[in-house]
Amino acid sequence: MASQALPYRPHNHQACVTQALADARAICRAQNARLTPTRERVLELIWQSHKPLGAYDVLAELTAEGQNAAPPTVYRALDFLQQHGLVHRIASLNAFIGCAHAGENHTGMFLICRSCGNVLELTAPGVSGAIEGAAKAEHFKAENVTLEIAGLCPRCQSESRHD
Amino acid sequence: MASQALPYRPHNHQACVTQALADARAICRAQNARLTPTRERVLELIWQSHKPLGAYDVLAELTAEGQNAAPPTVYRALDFLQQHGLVHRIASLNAFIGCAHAGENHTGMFLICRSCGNVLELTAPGVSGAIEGAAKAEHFKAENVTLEIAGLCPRCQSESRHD
DNA sequence: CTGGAAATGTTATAATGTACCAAATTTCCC
DNA sequence: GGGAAATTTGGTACATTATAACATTTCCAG
Ligand SMILES: [Zn+2]
Ligand SMILES: [Zn+2]
Ligand SMILES: [Zn+2]
Ligand SMILES: [Zn+2]
Repeated sequence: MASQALPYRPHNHQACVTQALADARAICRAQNARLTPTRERVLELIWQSHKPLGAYDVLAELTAEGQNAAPPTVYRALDFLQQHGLVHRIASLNAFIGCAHAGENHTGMFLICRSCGNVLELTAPGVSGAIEGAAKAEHFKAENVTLEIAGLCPRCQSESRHD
Repeated sequence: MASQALPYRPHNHQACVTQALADARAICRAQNARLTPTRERVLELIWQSHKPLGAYDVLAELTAEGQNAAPPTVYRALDFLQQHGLVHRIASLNAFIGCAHAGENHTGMFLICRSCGNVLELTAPGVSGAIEGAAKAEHFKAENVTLEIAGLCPRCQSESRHD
C-alpha cells in the first residue's frame, strides 16, 4: 500500500506547526500584512491538529490562557487568516483548518473523516479543471469553490475492518 | 449563445413547483414514506423560487399561515425531505433548495449566483468522476460530497457589463 | 379495538456569527 | 519627535442557526 498522507499516520506534528508558522510569517511579510500576536496564536491553535477547530474552541483556548478575548477577537483573527490564505473554513462543519498549501494559488479539496475527524487538504488539478469546465458550460463565472468530501480515511477504514 | 438554464431566465415557475410536488409524492409513495401536509407544505415553500431558503424563512411563512410551528417543526420536515432526496442543504449559505434531480442517484453540484441568489443544480459526471478518482488516490472512502460554487450567473454577468 | 411506532407540539437552550462603538496601537508624513 | 490617519483591539449586545428533551397526538398493523 502506498504511503498515507500526513494526517492519517503518526508523524512529528510539531514540525507541521513550526513550518506553518514560518510560512505564515514569510507570507505576511511579503504581503505587508501584520501577523500580530493574537493572529499568530490563533493560527497556531488552529494547527494544533489536523482536525478542524471551531471558532468557539479557539476562543476557549484563548480565554483559558488568560487572554482577553471575546467572539469578535477570534472571528477577526480568522478573517485575517482566511484573507491571506492561511486557514480555510470548512462550511459543512462550521470549523477552521490550517491551509496546507499556503502561498500556492489553489482550490482546496477537503477529505473529511467522519470517524477520526482528520482532514486532508488536496489540490487536484483534474478536479478543478472539471469543475471549471462544468461551470463554463453553463456560462457561469465561478469565483469561489467549496469542495468538501466526507467519508472514511484509510486508517479508519482498516480499523473498522478489524472490529 | 446557448439557451440558459431555467433559474437564469423567465419561465413558468409554477410548472417547476407542480412537477416537484408530483415527483415528491411519487417518490414517497414508492419508498413507503409519509409526505404529510407539513412536509409537503415545507417542500412547496422551498420551491417558491430557485433561491435557497433559510429554515427560519420557512418557519416565518408557516407561522404567518397560522400554522402552529416552531423551529423543530421546520428542521424535522427538512430532515425528512433531505433523507428522501427532495431537498439539498447548501452548507455555504445555511439554506435549503429543492432538488432538481429527485429520484435520480446523483451528486449535486450547485452554481450559486452571489448577485441574484439563484442556484442551479447540475449533475456533472466528469466532475464526480474526478472527485472520486482523487479520493481513491488517497485511499479515502468518499461517502458524501459538498460541492458549491459561488460566482456570477450568465444573466448577472451581462447586467453588470451594461451598467 | 389496541399496542407500538411514527409524527407532532412545546419549551428551553446550545452553537455559531455579527453590529456597533470606544479605546488603544501603529504608521506615516511633516 | 509631534500629530493626524489608519489599523487593530476591547467589549457589549444581539442576531441567526440548530438541537435537546419530553409530552402528546396520530397512524397503522394485527
Ligand atoms: Zn501534522
Ligand atoms: Zn479517520
Ligand atoms: Zn422554476
Ligand atoms: Zn444571478
